[in-house]
Amino acid sequence: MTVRVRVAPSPTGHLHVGTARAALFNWLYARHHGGTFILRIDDTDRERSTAAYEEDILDSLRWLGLDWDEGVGVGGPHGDYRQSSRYERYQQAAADLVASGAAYYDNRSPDELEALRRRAEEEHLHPGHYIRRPEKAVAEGAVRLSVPPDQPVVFEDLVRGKISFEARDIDDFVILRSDGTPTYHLASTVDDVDYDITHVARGEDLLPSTPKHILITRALGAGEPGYAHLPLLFGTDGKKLSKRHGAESLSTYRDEGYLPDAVFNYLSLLGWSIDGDRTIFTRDEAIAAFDLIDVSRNPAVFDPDKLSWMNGEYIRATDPEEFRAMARPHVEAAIGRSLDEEEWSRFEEVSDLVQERTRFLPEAGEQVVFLFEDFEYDQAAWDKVMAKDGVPGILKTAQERLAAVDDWAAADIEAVLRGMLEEMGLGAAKGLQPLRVAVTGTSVSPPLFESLAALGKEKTLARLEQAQRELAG
RNA sequence: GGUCCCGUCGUCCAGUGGCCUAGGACGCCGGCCUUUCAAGCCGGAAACGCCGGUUCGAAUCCGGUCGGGACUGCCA
Repeated sequence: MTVRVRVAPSPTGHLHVGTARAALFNWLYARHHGGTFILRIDDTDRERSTAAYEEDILDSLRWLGLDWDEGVGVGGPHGDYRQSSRYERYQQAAADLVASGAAYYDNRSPDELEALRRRAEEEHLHPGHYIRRPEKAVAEGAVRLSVPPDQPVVFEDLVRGKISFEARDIDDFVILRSDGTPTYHLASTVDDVDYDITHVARGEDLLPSTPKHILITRALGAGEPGYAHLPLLFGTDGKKLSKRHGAESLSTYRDEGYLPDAVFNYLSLLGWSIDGDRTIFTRDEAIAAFDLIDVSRNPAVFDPDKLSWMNGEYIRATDPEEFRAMARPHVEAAIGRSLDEEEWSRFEEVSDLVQERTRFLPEAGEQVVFLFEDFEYDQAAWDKVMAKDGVPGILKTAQERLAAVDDWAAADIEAVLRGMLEEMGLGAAKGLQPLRVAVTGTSVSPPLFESLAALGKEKTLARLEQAQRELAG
């Protein structure tokens, strides 16, 4: 039997990192087994579903490199893979279940239902305990599945092992609403059956729903898939991952210049590991090693710091030419306009040094603004460095010496400046920081000599001049 | 309240009865390098929730306890 797995996001928001991680694990499982990875869109919530969100989800999945073999956008033998186009199928399935006696119509009011729940609760029973088929049959209303009494629903979860629910703790849940629309349980299960899904790997939040899905599957006369309930993702405060953690949607990471390979690598480590000591590895290595059985059972905290570190690792490992191409839009964004050819060559001079210092792409832009734009001095840097004795002399001497440099290259600049330091009896830290602040506006920048070389002689001298005026004034 | 799940450094993982005076990674601290910041290198602090039991021997097996989480809807 060939593996068929799926991810089924609802287009009611951006692709959540939790969903992305689930998609990633399904994808790895499919690729490892040479199986089929399917993308289904669970858009039964017509109110909140939008085409824009659906597009964002597809984009995010593609960006992460999770290509799907069947589903929305690529087609396949099962229609358009949107639940919104399968209402008739769900209604038919519900009708079949009623006909076979596995389900029944129920027109009890919310108040009646509520009373039953209260009674169960008072008796310390599961709230759904008394939600059962009424004595008197009706032919309208919602459709509920009739849970077979007295036999526990037992299944073997790939990550958690044997899991068992007593029938008395499962209520006769609604599968088709009185307006004829299917509930999640019905739609999702019918699709999994119809699409021949072999393994359902999804968030642990759906573990309590699984016996319901198994019951529907059996009532439909189908065989159950394997289940794997993945540990949930939390924020650094231990709360459920949300916007507040700055990590909610995958598109955020794309927009902020993270590399898909890094995000892929990081996500794969949330609830899984390739072995005891490798942290950085390729997709192919992950595919070769992945198995749902190895997924961890405990919830994972999403750590933005570790992702940043990993992104830096990937950026440093990027081919320099490729890095320049990736950095360009961010450099241009930092200065708010596009670069001409001459300016671009300035960036190219220091790009290797910038690459080493970049954890995520926008930082690449921030580091080189001084090459292209006039700037305001960073006040803290100015106060700390420029207020010291001797600074005017350093600036003046440096300006004079540099003015005499003919071959404006980093090595020559360094030679001249080092000569100056020696003559003035200054240490490198003390003598060079004022120049850095004068020329870049901040106390943190790429290495000084290379920065001056890339900036150009004329601009360097002008900035030294300006800093002196600033000090004098 | 009920059902189910989970419990190794702050965090993510390794560990499936002896190889564990518990390993790797992020983060943190210190040092080296050094023109700043990074990177790199070296070193350090840091965990088996607790109590019993099984066993010659337990992070690993069992029981209990405590703690956390998910679900509990004609949402998904």
